[in-house]
Amino acid sequence: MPYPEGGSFHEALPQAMKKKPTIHEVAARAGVGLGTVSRVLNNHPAVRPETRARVLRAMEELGYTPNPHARRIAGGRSYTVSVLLPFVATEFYRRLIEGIESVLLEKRYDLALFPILSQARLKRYLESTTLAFLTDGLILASYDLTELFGEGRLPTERPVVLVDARNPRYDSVYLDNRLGGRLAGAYLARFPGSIFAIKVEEEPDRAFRHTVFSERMAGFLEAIKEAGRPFPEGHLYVTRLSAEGGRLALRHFLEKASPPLNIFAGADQVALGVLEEAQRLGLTLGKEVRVLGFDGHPFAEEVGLSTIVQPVEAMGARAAQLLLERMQGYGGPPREVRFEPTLVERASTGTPPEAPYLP
Amino acid sequence: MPYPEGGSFHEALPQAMKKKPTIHEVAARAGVGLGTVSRVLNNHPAVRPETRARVLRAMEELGYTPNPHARRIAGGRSYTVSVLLPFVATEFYRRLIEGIESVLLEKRYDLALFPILSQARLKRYLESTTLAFLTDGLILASYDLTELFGEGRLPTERPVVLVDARNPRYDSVYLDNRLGGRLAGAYLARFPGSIFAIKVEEEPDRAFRHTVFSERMAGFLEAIKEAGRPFPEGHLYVTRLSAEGGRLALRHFLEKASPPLNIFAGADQVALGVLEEAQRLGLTLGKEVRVLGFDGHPFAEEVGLSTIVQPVEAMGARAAQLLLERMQGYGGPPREVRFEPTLVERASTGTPPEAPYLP
DNA sequence: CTGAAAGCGCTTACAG
DNA sequence: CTGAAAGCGCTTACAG
Repeated sequence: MPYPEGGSFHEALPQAMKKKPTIHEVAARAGVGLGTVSRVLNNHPAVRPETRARVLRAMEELGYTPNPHARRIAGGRSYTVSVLLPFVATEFYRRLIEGIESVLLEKRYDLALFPILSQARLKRYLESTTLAFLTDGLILASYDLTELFGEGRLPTERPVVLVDARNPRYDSVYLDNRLGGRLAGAYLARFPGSIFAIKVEEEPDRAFRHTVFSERMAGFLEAIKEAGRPFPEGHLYVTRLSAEGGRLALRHFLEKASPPLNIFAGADQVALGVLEEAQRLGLTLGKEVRVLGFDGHPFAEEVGLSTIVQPVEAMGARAAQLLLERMQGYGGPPREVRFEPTLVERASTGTPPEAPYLP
Repeated sequence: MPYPEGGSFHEALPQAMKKKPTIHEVAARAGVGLGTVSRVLNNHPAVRPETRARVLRAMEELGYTPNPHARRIAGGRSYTVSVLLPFVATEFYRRLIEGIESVLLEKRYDLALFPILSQARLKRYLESTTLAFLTDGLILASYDLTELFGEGRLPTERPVVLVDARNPRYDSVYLDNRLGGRLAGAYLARFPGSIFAIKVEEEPDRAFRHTVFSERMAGFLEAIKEAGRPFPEGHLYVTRLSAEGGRLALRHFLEKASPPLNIFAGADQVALGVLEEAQRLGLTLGKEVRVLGFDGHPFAEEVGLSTIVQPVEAMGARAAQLLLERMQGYGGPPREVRFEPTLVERASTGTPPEAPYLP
């Protein structure tokens, strides 16, 4: 008796043995045809509100939940989107995913994350057998991987959106990191004292490189130069993305110059290290040592870190929107959505002098 | 003309417009029935080698690749396995995934990773609509999440295997961390000098806690005690999983005692910090400062770090095997597979004295 | 607005 | 060993 029928027996079966209800059961219970159930499932307008309600109730009572595989097979849509992202568990990606998820869930789309552990894995992901490929659309975070493939196109016919990366062939959503760097430079240049900067290292692998840190630094140096402030080569410190890098940098800087020091850290996590080390050394923040971070990490507010905020959630949400539009058939040319960072001033820098500092 | 027919025109279409070949095309090209193609796809023995070869060739020529959604729908199997793992990108997980993948790929199974960003996400994962749930089996890494759900069972009927965690209801593969700690303790107790230990903090959230670090430390303290060596409370330092923790710990320890120091670090990453800081301070490794790590991180060999090695890849592979067996219908009681760590001696500890050290 | 039918790409007994 | 048919859970024109 592979398919137990009959209410009471069925009810008596342990949860684990119950067959998942299908559209058939729902139709029967609601007293409608299969097509109608499918229509309410797909928000088709041509369903009487009353009928819709009846079907919805039946689904509720049965605990019905649609089978994405069947939907994919029948209708070409699985209602799930893949997000390919680097295998690094930072707050940035957590926030990005939240942003993406917020709009996807609203449209009843599901998302599957695919951390890119290695190039080999990535290539497999993009083989058509793989689930990542068989979802309805792809969001690529941070890596512009197109150059890994022939013709500079990803081997998929489904819509693709890049976030935190750019490529002329695809829709992309990115932060103007250079502008962020400029904001940082212009701001710190208003204070008296020496100016320093900490740059975060980037991955050596070409295809996997994202250039955000270089862009931030480029903008920063531009602004410093425009402000007419000196920036000797030794005032740049390069480190991995870690608080420790910030600590070491501060000690290094203190050998080069005496307070006040104005430090731009290319990432909040690094800025945090500067902050901590300054406190340990008994240096007054916002006075002897001024630190400005980049990212708008949640902890920045807690510790009073001035920082260049990037609207990560908004970027994620926008990327999801672009993708949704493509999945709904939009066929226009690739769109580039540029986000602008903003400076948030807190105790770690204090307030700049009324009169701009002129060297 | 939604479905272009006719060889030459078809060939001329750009890659992107080609319809993916299906089992029908393969059957036609190989001159066999659909069933036969399906049989070779599923390694069914009842296919003449000659026929099989013909079908295989047709698939090759057509670039055919099976549609997992259809397979799932028709046969109840999608040939993909979900791995649920913490959202932390450490070498441990990288290696674990490699181990799992190695045996899965061999059986032509695919795997999809689901990083657990939050409890909310996890619950969604386990709702039946979600892809994670609809794969053929689940591997849960590090978290024993069963207590999140009623009756202590995950809300899935598919087989589940835990790795790096244990639960009596499911197959599990784990390392004997306590034994590892004991090995470390017994080993360091053979050296003269003070004994110190660095423990890695664990997540506060109950359901998401894994207790490996506590177990390591418990075993270590046991062995130290059995060896009759003193271990004052102040000799334990607790820190996050980072090299910096190791640096700070060493400085802290040096205030407590003079060299030689024998230090057990609960994780290689932390041990690395100790190592670096010792070098920075000009202390001779393996003599003034002896460091023993835990994990068998790839860099341990490079830097000459003695460590307790855990066979992560093997653990992953074993977990995949257990899961495969379940998916193939094995219905026996839950199995616990225990792995034993081993000590690898390198320069960071030097060689212990011939005669055991007796306090 | 709604039902019945055909079809998505595969698997699985069922006959030969 | 192999083909033809039924079926998996859904969607989508097609008629009404």
